[in-house]
Amino acid sequence: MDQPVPKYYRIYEELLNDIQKGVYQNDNLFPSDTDLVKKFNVSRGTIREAIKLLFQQGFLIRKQGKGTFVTYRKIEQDAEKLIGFTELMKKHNLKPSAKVLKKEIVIPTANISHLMNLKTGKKVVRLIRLRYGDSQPLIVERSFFNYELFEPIFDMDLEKNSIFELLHKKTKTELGNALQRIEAISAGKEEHQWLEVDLRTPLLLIKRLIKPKDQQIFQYSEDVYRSDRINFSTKTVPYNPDFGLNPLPLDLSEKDWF
Amino acid sequence: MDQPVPKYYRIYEELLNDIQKGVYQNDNLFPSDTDLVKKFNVSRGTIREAIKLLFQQGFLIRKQGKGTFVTYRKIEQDAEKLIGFTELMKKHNLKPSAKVLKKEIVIPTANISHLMNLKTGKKVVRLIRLRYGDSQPLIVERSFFNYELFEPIFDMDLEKNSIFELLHKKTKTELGNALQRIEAISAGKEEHQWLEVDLRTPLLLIKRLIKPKDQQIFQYSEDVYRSDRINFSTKTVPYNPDFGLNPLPLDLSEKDWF
DNA sequence: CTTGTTTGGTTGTCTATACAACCTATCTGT
DNA sequence: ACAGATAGGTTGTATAGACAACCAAACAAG
Repeated sequence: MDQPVPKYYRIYEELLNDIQKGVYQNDNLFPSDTDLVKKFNVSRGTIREAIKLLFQQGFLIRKQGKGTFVTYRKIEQDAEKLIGFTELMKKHNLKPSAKVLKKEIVIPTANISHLMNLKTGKKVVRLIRLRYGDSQPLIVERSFFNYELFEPIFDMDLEKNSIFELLHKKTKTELGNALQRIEAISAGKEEHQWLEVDLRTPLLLIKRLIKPKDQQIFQYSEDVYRSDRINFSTKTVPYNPDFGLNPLPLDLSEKDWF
Repeated sequence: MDQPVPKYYRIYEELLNDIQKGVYQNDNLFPSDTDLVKKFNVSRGTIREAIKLLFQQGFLIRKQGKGTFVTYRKIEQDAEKLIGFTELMKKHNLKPSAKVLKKEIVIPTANISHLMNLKTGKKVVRLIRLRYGDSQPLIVERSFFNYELFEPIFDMDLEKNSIFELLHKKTKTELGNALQRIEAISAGKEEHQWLEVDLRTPLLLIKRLIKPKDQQIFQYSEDVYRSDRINFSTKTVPYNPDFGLNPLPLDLSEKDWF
């Protein structure tokens, strides 16, 4: 019944707790397998078992010959209470700002149409913004908006203002809910250029479907975060050997947003 | 660049291919670790590595002391061209039939409302059907239907007829598309009773969101299949060490259905 | 100062073995 | 015929070691 939890799982839990507490801050560098063997006084296979869970759940990135790096970092944010970027920055005494890299009206791919519950051929607004905290680039925001819902604010200044604040002022739209999914990725050329990080730097990719209250889907976005600056907190799941695919602590689920 | 593919991955691919070809038919029993060590002439750790991928992707269920069992079985079905139950049965020379276990109008949970893109408090039709091929129970179908769209056929005979056929006749509704996700589960009490399998027998759970052409979401369903009778074919993904979370070959994606 | 080599560190893969925990078939005693 | 013990099989966990492949810092040669 209440069987003992394996060593590797205990180690996984402790390492995850450390990650979430922000123990590994500078340079993201995580202890090597060799160091962890010494720390926990177990075999390397046991260490690798624990780290593999963290890797599969997106908390770590591993590079043969290079090392292990944490993807979740700083700017603490409880995923159950995620708030708008502007409010998040203010919370950390950072000045929020943005730069519009692209704003255009396009016919989206079939996949995007479907995700946003739109008929094929229906136009959307495609927006890419670079968001800063105290002039430091933090997030690349790649979004698609429902064209009809977005139209009232299309020509407004999207660098100085929160889109939802504009929308609320103009149309009385109220905040609804969103679905999100978090992944770890490596920086590509655009991220390298825009976020001022090295190529292949570990970053966080958060995909969201946002829906205002009592309305259809308004926005689908894929936002890339500098994981050395912004940290999302999560929870472990209880050890269960019957469960093959360990889900991300944050999977598609309903969250209240803005 | 073109690095050699590891042994464990080759073995994983071969075993997956065998699973999809239906090599393991009778009793679902998969070869033991010991047998596979002999067959492939590698260490048990290498075998375990390969099997863990299959386990994590839902193709296998493992039970300590008991063995390894395949979750994907027979009644071959290409996931890219999934068709209606009735047509699937006819394709295998089986007589389709159904039994309505429950049909009621309810206020769904917030989660179901959201999945179906409905306003909170909006009624849905909740339907549970047991579907048979040649009087053999094959599928437990637990569905929620958009009440307004379903209303024209609410009082019709849902045991003798395909819901979409009825809907098409009554309202000229045409087939649209669906999203689906496949998981492996163990039989609980209801599955034990309705599908006539032992408790904890491995079964397939398929969650679907179904949308007719040019309309809003019509149905969300969670169907449990006897995996010893119905097989869904899939594809492997190329070996990629950078990718921690190996996705199910079938993730949320767009498929044409009925 | 630049380039190539060497060294030492990293992770990934593979092998082998041992023991724990679980399960089932067979055997033995009543 | 039945219950308990035993034996043999299974998967899960842990250990130890070896080698491949990769990476970066240090060093040597030009």
